Formats: sequence, C-alpha cells, structure tokens
Amino acid sequence: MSANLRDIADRVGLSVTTVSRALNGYDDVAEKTRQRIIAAAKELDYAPNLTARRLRKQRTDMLGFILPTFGPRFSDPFFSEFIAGIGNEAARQEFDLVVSTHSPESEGERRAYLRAANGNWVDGVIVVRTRWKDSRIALLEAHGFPFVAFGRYGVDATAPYVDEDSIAGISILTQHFIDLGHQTIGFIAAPSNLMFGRYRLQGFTETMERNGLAVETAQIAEGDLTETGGAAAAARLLASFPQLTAVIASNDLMAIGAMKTLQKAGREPGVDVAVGGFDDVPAAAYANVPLTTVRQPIYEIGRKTCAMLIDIIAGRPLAAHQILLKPELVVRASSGVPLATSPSPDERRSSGALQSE
Amino acid sequence: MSANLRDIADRVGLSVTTVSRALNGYDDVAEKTRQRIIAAAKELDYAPNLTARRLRKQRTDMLGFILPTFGPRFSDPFFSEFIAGIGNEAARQEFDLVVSTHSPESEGERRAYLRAANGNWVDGVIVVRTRWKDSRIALLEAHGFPFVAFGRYGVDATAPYVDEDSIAGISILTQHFIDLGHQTIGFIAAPSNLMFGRYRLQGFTETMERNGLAVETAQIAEGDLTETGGAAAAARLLASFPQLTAVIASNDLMAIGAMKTLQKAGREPGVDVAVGGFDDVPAAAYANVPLTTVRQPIYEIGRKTCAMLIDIIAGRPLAAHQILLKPELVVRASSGVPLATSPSPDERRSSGALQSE
DNA sequence: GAATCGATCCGAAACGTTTCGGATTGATTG
DNA sequence: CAATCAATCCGAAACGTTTCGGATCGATTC
Repeated sequence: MSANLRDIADRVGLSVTTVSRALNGYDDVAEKTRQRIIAAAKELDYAPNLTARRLRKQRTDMLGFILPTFGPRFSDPFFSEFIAGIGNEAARQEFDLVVSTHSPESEGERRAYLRAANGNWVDGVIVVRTRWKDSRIALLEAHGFPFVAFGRYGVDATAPYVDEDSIAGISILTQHFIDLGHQTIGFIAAPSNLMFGRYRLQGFTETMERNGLAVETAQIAEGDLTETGGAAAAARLLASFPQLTAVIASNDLMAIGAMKTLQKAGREPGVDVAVGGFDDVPAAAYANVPLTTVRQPIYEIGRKTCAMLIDIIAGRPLAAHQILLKPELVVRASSGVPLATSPSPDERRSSGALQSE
Repeated sequence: MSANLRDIADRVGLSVTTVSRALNGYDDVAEKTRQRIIAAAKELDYAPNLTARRLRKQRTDMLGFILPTFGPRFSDPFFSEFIAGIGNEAARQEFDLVVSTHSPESEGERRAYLRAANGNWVDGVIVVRTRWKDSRIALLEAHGFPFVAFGRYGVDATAPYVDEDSIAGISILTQHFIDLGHQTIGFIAAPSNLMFGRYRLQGFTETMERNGLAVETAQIAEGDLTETGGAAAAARLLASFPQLTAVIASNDLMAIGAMKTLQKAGREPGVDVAVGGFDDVPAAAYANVPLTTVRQPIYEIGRKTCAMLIDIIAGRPLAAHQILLKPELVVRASSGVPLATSPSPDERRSSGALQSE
C-alpha cells in the first residue's frame, strides 16, 4: 500500500538505516543526501508505519480515556469540552487518544482498566469522576500504571490529579446566598460515593458554619444528578425543611429539576426562593428561570490533565502533582433579590404561557 | 514488563508457535496441552502485545473519529451520545476508537485526514456533519480509504452513509404547524454548506408547497447554529416577514435564541407564535418555554455508522450502503394551541398520512 | 512390512522500524 | 608516511506476533 523505508532506500541507492536516520534528523548523515532522501520520501508519499515504530520503541504514544456512562444513552454536556481539552493537548504532543465507554463499576469497566494496566494498549490513562475508594485507581496503582485523575482521591500528597475546587465553588455560591440574606438553605447533595459530591457538601456545611448557621440533616437531601432526581430531592426537602428560602444543588441538572418542583409547590424560583447549581451547563442559561451556578474551567482541566499524564509517561519531573482550579460564580435570575426588600409583584414572570407537556 | 508468548513457551516447554496457536483456538494442538498453555498464560498474566499483532496482521483494528469543533471551547450535546454509540459498537467488535478534534476546513483537519488515508494510523474513519463538496470525503475517496459518513454527500448510490431523514423530520414539524392553522411560517436555516442545512430547508419548502403555501425569500433567514445566531436571525425575520405566526429553526439552539428575540418583541412563544426546533437537546426540554422539536436517534446512528464501517473494513458485503433513520416529532409547549382560523381538519389529516410512509 | 494418514508440534520468515556497533572513506596530524 | 580523526554510511539484531511449510511419530491400511 504505502511506501516503506526500504522503498526510499532502493530509490536513492542507500541503506534503510541511513534513510531512517536521515528522516529522524540524526547528524551522521550528509546534508545533501538528507535532502535527496527527503525528496524521495515526499515523492513516494512516505508515511512512517506507526505500528512498527511503536513495536520497536516499546511505547504506543497513545492515551486511554474510559468514559463512565449511565446506560447506553447518555448525554453529558461536559464531556465534549473535556475531550477537546485532552485531545488538543495530546495532539500537540503527538499522542493519540483512545476513547471507550463503560458504565461505572461494571465488569466491562474493570476489564478495560485491566487491559490498560496489564498490557500494552496505551501508555497511560485518564480517570474522570473519581469515586470513594475508587476501584479503577486501586487497580492502576497496584500495577504501577501511569494515570492522572480529574478529581481527587486518597490522601497521598503525590497522587496526581487535576480538579476544580468544589469546596471553594460551593462556598462562593453559599456565601452569595447568605449575603442576600438567606439563613435557611436547603442542600441537594450528590451521591456520596462520588468524591466531588463529598467536597460540595463539605463546602456547603463549612460555609454555613463559618457564618454561624447550624446545618441539620433535615436540610440535606441526596439526588442522583439527574433532573428527575433533583425534583424528587426538592420535594423531600420541602417536606423536611419547609422553612427554606434558598436551595443549592450539587449540579445544574438537579437544580433545574428542583426549580420545577418548587414552581409546582407555588414557590417561584428567583422570587420566593433562590436556587443555585454547579457546572454551568448550557441548559442552565436557557432554563425557565436562568440559573445561578458555578462554572468550572472544563477545557482547561482537560488540557492540564493530559499534559500532566504525558509528563508522567515521559518520566519528566512534574511541576505540580496536584492542581486545583478555581471555579467562578455565575449569577443569574434564580438568585432573586436581597431578602431584606420583599419582591415587588411586577418582578414575577408572566408564566401564563407555561404548560406542562 | 508483561509476559510474552516466549515466556509461556519456556514455562510449558513448547514452542512459541504452538502457544500462539493454542491461544488462538487452532485445532492442531492437543486439547490437554492447550489447557496447560492456558493455565500458564493465566498464571503469568499474559496479555497479547497488540502492537506486535497489528504489525504482523497488517491492520490496526482501530477506527478514527475526527470531531469538528468550532474554536477551542465548544460544547456539543450530541457528541457524547454519538460517541457512546460508535464506541460501544466498536468495543463489541474488538475495535479501538481513536478520537481527535479539529476545526472544520482547517489545515490541521486536512493533515489529520491525510494521515489516516495515507498511512496506517487507523483502518477506517467516521466522518460527521458532511459538507457541500466535502474536502474530507474527496480526500478519502481519492485514496480509496474506508470511511462511513454520518450525513449524506454526493449522488453515488453506493457511497456509504448513515443519516437522519432531515427532510422527513422538518416535514413532520412543518405539517404539525400547518395543521395547527399556521400559514405564514418563518424558517431559520443552517449554513448552506452543511448538507443537513440544505435538507432541512428543502423539507420546509417542499412541505409548504405541498400544502399550497408559497415560500418567499423574505421568510427565510440563515443562522450559524448558535443561540445568538438564532436570536439574530429571528430579528431579521421579524423585520422582513412580520406577518409570521410560527418559526421553525434548523436546530434547537437557534430555536431557543429565536424564542428570546420573539419574547423581547412582545410575541410570547407558545401563545402568540409557535416555535419549533430540531435535535431535542436537553436544553430544549428545560427552555423557558419548553420547545417542540424533532428528535433524531443519535445513539443508533452512531452504532450503525460504526457497524457499517467495520463491515467495509472487513470486506463483508453491506446489507445497505445508505441508511436513513426516521426522526420523531416531540411536541411541547412552544407549539401553542390551534389557531382560530384553522382550515378544514380532514384535508390536513390526509396530507399528514402521506408523511407517514 | 511398507506405505499412508491423522494428530501434534515446530523452525523460520515476515511485518517496518530503530539502534548498536562497527566499516569505509578521505583528510589531517605529527 | 603512518597514525589519527571526522564524516558518512551500513549490517544485523531486536521488538512480539502470526503463519507457511514442513517434521515427527504412532496408528492404520493394503
């Protein structure tokens, strides 16, 4: 099919060795023969056989990314931007990115990580959405296989990760609501087996307590990160903690679900109750009441995660083993107005057009 | 690092050949020695070296997917579901999926396709969001390199693609609005260099004309597929075609943008004006006024595209070279209610029945 | 009893590259 | 003029697998 080193060698009457060394920029080949070789290579449309090169060099120059999916159909607005981040950085350093999808804690996922750690599928993997006592990471560490996680795990100070600072993010949001005069804030937590779920809950309770506000279990409900899960959690919250004047959800989808529940219960988001989320997914801006949220620099996280992984593979010393990126508060209509001043009637949205499907 | 065929061979006192043939299920190895070999392999944690295998077999068992991105940061809700579709099908057939990102018509994109077509990067590629006179496809065809497109292109009846039937999708939506009594419908088109943009426009005009409704250029505006692009297009439409009672956009994001413009202009979507989109992104359901739209089976498209590509690579005869999947109408609040000046219902019903074939 | 046969096994080549350790020059040095 | 040196080049091995064409051996057949 495509041209060889031998084809070029035959063409210019030199050895395969010299052709290889010429094309790879070694200085023990005369400049004019190098030019001849390069010309021949171009003429023959030569492209090096990556497989052969990988075999000889004993590295694949490939990175693995195993995306956790829930069910066959799933739609994660993050993922495309994250993969663009790692993909671009990988391409810049001449690495390929191999992607596969598996549902969390499934047998398929375990086999995929085993294949990576054990064999020579890729040179390193990127782990996302870290879990409490994460079996993927345990497996990789046991094999001493290169990886970097998006999300924290364990306590080792050299365990490589990139993460957004969930505690800081939720803290800014919580403080924002407290500054608006809210004291009774409900919190919709993420499943506690997800590390970021723990941090976000922690950020909430810490900030509340720092402001002298006690946090009781009645004001916390757990949701499964979906919109319907958020709606259900909000309903439980309304029952257990009816005095709430604000609700913070651990992600935007649950916040949007919560807003629907609140609306149905006659508490208009942005007017009667403040609502905040986390992520800044596109839907947050388009929501019925545009959602106040915390934006994380997901593209940048992808880029940095990938760069760190390649450094580890190459054996380069790391500038930092652990990177924590600051998220940013995005204030929208769902924040409402300061509690001190009661909302004016015309502030209410004309929701006559709204109908349930 | 990890065990070889030779390691196993040494362990059981047989040749590398026999070990290889035993593990690959050849029948010229005695069953009890095969068991011995398998036991040794398990004991040594043997995993075949994929690179060596690929080199020898002269195929990579890898598929390439070059994702067109606009700018470094982009967020495409489709992409994650589509990649899950191709990823799962690829995994089922023991193929790896290599993903990279490039902006459309860029030099980087051209080089990426050239690398695929020319070299031995992957065995075949998946092309998405086909363009008019698509340079990627021209390049692949010139090299005779295996590919399957998501989206139509060219006229050849054997050119392999999988696509959603945009014409049928927009047609159902347009007919839906016509059946509600709308006669003056504005259309926000996608850039005409995108094939699906052309089909969606065609579906609109055909359906209008089939219903005896003329289409003039004043009622069509082009947008860049973003929310702000949709908002701007809607503004132009309001100026050039103020009599509109409904607006159809070529995708959901533009429809959502259009709704904001209409709202600001005092025409409440779902009440004063009907609005429809295409795609059924998550934000469509969460929108201020939930958006009527057309859902395409994106996961299924991914799966089928991948399956077809692997068939081509394997040289298997294709059941079908061209697959067109029917999209599905999703009616939400933005449809509004039937107009008072609705024409006779039985005539509408008959033309609706024509759609279903 | 020689030829044939089926069941098992194996040596060696091949895939295309990189790289180690020289080999071959012609010029320079003392 | 012999020895040294720098500049170029090359042969062969190696990476780990698959596969072609046998080889071996005991059993079966004529």
